[in-house]
Amino acid sequence: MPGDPLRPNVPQPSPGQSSPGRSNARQAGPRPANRRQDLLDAAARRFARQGFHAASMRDIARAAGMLPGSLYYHFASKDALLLAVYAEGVRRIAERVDAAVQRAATPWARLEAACVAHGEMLLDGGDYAQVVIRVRPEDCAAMEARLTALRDAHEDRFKALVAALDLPAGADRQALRLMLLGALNWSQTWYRPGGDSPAAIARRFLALLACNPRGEEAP
Amino acid sequence: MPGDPLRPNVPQPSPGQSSPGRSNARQAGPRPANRRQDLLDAAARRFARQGFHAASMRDIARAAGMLPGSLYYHFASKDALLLAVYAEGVRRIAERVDAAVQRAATPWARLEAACVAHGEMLLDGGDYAQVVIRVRPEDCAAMEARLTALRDAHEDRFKALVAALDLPAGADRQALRLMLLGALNWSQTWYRPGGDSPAAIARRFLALLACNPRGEEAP
DNA sequence: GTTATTAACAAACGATCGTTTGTTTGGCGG
DNA sequence: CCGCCAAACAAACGATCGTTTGTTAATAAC
Repeated sequence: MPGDPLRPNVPQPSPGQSSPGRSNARQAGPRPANRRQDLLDAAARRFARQGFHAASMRDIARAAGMLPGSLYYHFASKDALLLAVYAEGVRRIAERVDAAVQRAATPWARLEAACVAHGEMLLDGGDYAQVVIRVRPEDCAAMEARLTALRDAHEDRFKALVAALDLPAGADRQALRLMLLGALNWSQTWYRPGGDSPAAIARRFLALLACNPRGEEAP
Repeated sequence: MPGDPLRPNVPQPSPGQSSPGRSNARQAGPRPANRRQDLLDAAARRFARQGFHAASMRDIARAAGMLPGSLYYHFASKDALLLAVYAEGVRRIAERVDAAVQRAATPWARLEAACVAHGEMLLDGGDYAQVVIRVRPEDCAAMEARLTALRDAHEDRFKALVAALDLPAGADRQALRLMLLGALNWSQTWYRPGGDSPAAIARRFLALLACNPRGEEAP
């Protein structure tokens, strides 16, 4: 049983902070493992474009300029590689959503900012973010629980944002959240870069909701 | 280049109507090819539960009580098998949606009936319908155009239903359709049979839309 | 300079993939 | 009874899959 599945084989360079007692002025101990990042990037691209099963370890390794066997120095298995990509994808989406929410003033503006940031990441925010929506947790049985937990932890943000809204008593907050996130996530299947921007799509969805008080988006 | 990819190898028994000049009282010419239906059912189940790439021809054949090679008497390739399942799935969904729409009186009631039928098929309507949402057309490059055409032909129904609504001038009908269908299709990822019924989910989504005139669902 | 570690290469492992080929069976029409 | 044909079996094809093993070049530590 290995340790943390997020970095199974390599002890992680941890570039910023080394042991504080060290007098060596060098940046990091052995060497920054930037090739690991190349692998992650290649894997994210394949997973996002082809899905988990259709992407092969050989393709990923070749895209990173590496032989198939060399990949296993950095990641213990295909499952572990997916988990690493997926976690990074969730992290990037959540980072953008949190930053956007902080910049907004009212509860409705915060929800809109979150939807815009979420949608922008899914549609135009790079391969990592797209993997989170494209790959289903059950595609990788060994990691299903962890992938689901990562996704749920992100979506809990929207639960809180909807809970903070000032709505009439009987408002269906759960359906509101599920409808918004569902419509945004599914937009990955029909979105093409030519038409509306991801932000515009998200705002058009929000504008359709019944309980939205008008005239709030413009400051 | 073979003929119609929907039935590539077997000349299709066509059980109901035989050549009208026949005096033979037998039901169908040689024998009803019910094993082909068994294969389709097994394939639909695997495609719906595991996706296209994770489902193997061996699994499908074994689930139908057949050896892998025997499958190729009925279907020329895995791609052709998916196309057959997908087409049947679209047919079943569209059939239910059309029947539900015909039973409704007003434009809004028709849209609601269509959403309820669509959602019921996706969530509880059997494996064929679930394949249409679960499997992405680009998962099977050889059939991508045909699969997309099938799905689009079904979704055009909703375009017409939304166009028939009596809405204010600037209403965003496109976003309304995309949001409804997206939220419903994505519900396949979080729906579990214990909670709300698929019909209730569809109605809760529709109830959230701003332009919906109240008090119309009860006759 | 020696040693240890990082990070890769080279080559294959067994398993499984979609698919093909040749043969056999069972029922029906003549 | 014979020939035909749908429909299956049996067995393998080459390719590719995820993964393992052993070795090697380059770098850092002592």
